[in-house]
Amino acid sequence: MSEPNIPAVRSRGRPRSDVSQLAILNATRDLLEERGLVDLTIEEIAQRAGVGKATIYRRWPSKGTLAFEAFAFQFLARQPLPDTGNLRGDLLAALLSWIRAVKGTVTGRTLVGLIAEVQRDPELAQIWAEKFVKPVRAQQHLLISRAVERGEIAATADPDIAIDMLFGPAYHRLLQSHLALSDRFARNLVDTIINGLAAGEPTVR
Amino acid sequence: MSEPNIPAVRSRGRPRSDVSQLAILNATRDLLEERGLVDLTIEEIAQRAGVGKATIYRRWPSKGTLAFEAFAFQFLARQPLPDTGNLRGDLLAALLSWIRAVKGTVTGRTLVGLIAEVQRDPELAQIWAEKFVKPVRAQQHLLISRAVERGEIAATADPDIAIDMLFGPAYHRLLQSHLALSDRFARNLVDTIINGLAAGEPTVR
Amino acid sequence: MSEPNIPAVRSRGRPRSDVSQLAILNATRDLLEERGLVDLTIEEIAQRAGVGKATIYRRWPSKGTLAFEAFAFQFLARQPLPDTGNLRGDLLAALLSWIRAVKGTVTGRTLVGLIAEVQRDPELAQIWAEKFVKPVRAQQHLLISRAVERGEIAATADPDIAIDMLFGPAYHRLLQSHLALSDRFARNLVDTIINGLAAGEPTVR
Amino acid sequence: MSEPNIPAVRSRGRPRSDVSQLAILNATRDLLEERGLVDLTIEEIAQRAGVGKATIYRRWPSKGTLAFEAFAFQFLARQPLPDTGNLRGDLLAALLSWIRAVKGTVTGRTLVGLIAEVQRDPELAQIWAEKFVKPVRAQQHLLISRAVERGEIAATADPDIAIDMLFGPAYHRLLQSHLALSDRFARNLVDTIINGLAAGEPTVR
DNA sequence: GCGTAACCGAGACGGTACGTCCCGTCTTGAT
DNA sequence: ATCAAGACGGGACGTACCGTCTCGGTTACGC
Repeated sequence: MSEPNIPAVRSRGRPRSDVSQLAILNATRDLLEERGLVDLTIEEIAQRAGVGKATIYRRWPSKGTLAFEAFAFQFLARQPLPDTGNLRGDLLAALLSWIRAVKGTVTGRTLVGLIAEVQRDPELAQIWAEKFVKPVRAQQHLLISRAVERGEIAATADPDIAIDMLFGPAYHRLLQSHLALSDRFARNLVDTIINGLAAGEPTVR
Repeated sequence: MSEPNIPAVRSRGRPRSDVSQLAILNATRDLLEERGLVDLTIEEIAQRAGVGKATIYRRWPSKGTLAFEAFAFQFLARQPLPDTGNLRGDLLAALLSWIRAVKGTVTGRTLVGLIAEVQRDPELAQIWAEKFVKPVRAQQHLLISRAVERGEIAATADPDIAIDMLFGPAYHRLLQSHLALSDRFARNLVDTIINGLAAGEPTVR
Repeated sequence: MSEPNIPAVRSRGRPRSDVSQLAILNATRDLLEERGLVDLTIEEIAQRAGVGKATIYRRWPSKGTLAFEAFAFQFLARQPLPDTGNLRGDLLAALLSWIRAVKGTVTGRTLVGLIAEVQRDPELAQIWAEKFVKPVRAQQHLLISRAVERGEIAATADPDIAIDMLFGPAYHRLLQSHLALSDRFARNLVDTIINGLAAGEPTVR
Repeated sequence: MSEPNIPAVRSRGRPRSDVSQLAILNATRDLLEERGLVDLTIEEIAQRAGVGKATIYRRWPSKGTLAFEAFAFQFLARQPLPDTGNLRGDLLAALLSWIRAVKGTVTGRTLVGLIAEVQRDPELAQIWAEKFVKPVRAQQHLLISRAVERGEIAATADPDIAIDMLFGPAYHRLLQSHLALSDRFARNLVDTIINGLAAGEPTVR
């Protein structure tokens, strides 16, 4: 978000301070935990970080984009690409990792808050798409393509549908809170995704 | 939300004005269209409706609950309970109705905004659960139970999983905007829900 | 400045609070003494008065106009209209009162600050002209017209010149600080105003 | 103020750029005209002059001192020492020169602004006393002492009072704007200074 | 038909955070 | 050592809304 991969042309003037950058991100991380995204204020972050407000605004256009950067690393780090050798195991492992990361955690509340914030902050929406959705999705595609290679899924199946069927219901429960994100839910969901709802041939069940 | 079904004891004092009630809801509806839920302010609604702010606060505890009331009727009215005689048809009809109601519409943008708002407004969260999730979900349960009666779904199947598999991916795409809510998506999703991902033949289940 | 002489039409809505009004003026008076006009901030006045900033801005367009109101009363109260029976006595008494009020006092420093502020604040400039210059000047005119009636000054003399010759040099020394506002200066000035610079005898003109 | 008359020891390192010096003064002069002293900011001067802010602070301690330097030359150049051969002519010429320089001019507005600024900027106050009040006053003293030599004024008269009686009223009108700085005012003032207010018996003057 | 209680529009209230502006200083690489 | 550039910590600005309170006035019931 803020670090270009290539040092670029080394712009003129005093360079931005890494110390401030870090202090801001740490203060944000702490306050996110203490107050949640909703009650986060730029003013308090600045004060906590010992930094002028302008220094924050110089780097992040909104509190959403700042919170995202403080959130993204620790979330993404907890989403390993599982490799259990079969589709069911992979999907279940991925889903359970996600549930572990978000259920009843600060990370989870922040994730929900950020999804809410994405709806109102176009700058954040762009970063969200680029730095969150895209990499996460790329990883999820691997799960599906490996299953296709193993012949567990027909090559004609739409991988996007498959991914959305796994995480869509999970996000749905996280956001609507209508039902629990239990392990039972995870197993049940994965099985139904693979086998479908349709009552099997031995209809006599 | 605000009017009790039973007139109750008919309290003393000047009764609340229906004219104001309507003016507020109309102003809210208009401003929702002009600005979106995010930039909606009670102050502007009051001004537009020619009403004191207190008159609004007397009836709704927050802008979310007010916006919900302005939103709920027109959304729910567009979600008929389909009855096509088979599971696939019912699911597809329900999903397509939902997509028609939300894709590229003010209603859709308001729905997204309300889901965001639910995360930060406890009063709204309660109303949301009671007046939106519960009735909608009850209707969706009918779809599944009818399919069970018809023998299209095993009686042991979890209807909540089934419903979440249908609408979870749809809400996911609405909120994350990563992929389009196309008719093709709807058909593909319904088929996969019913038949599962698993490759072709009645694999060794 | 803020109180209309006639209660007018009694405008609608909650009336402005006299308690707040007074608290603001008192806080301003205190801070004027502690910090001086230059380092006066609306923010601190609001905090000291236990009042929102908007409540101040609703009443006074700038810190200058507010400071003026806090200053004017106590200054004007100290500028009595002297009546010693002769021009010399009257002018001297008026000048000495002025010097007593401003020399080495908070009032004096505030007066200087306000004259400075008048140069940069058009709203204040208007109030200054109306509520300060005009009444003070009207009083000073009386001094001169009484002397004319007594035959001490020719009826053709310009009273404005006379007043400016008395207070102009005084303000000049207050603002430029080049020389002291001593009693000796006052006596000397008054004498020279009355008798002129021209050397003694009806010189050979 | 900034250039020492003697080059001194020719200090080490890169010498200060004359080009920058001039660019800063020119930018200041222009912005003084465009915005007035009040709304002058160091930031904008630096940008306009194509110069770093530090380069300005290295030379002038405040915007007042900088503005003074941009102002002083063109003001002082317009204040010649008149020599008409008599007191009345000299005083009138000096006063009219002053009025010409300040009435309705950028120089006048800057003069007023600087007097205001002097009240809040101690560094400027010192420079103001040394580089403005002192030389101007020395020149004005000449006017009076020549009149004393000519016998037009008693040797015992206080020359400072005389000077203040001439310019005090003028500055007063410039700062308070209560009456015009007309030629009529100038003549009337000078006459009254010389002859006094008192209705003389030898009315035959 | 009078009192009283709850409502009404208007708008001021104390408060909080906003995002901007400018201050005067500091830190770069380049003269 | 100074230059242009521009980031730094700081602090006040004036604004926007929040949700509450206080006016004078309006209904409509219960006495």
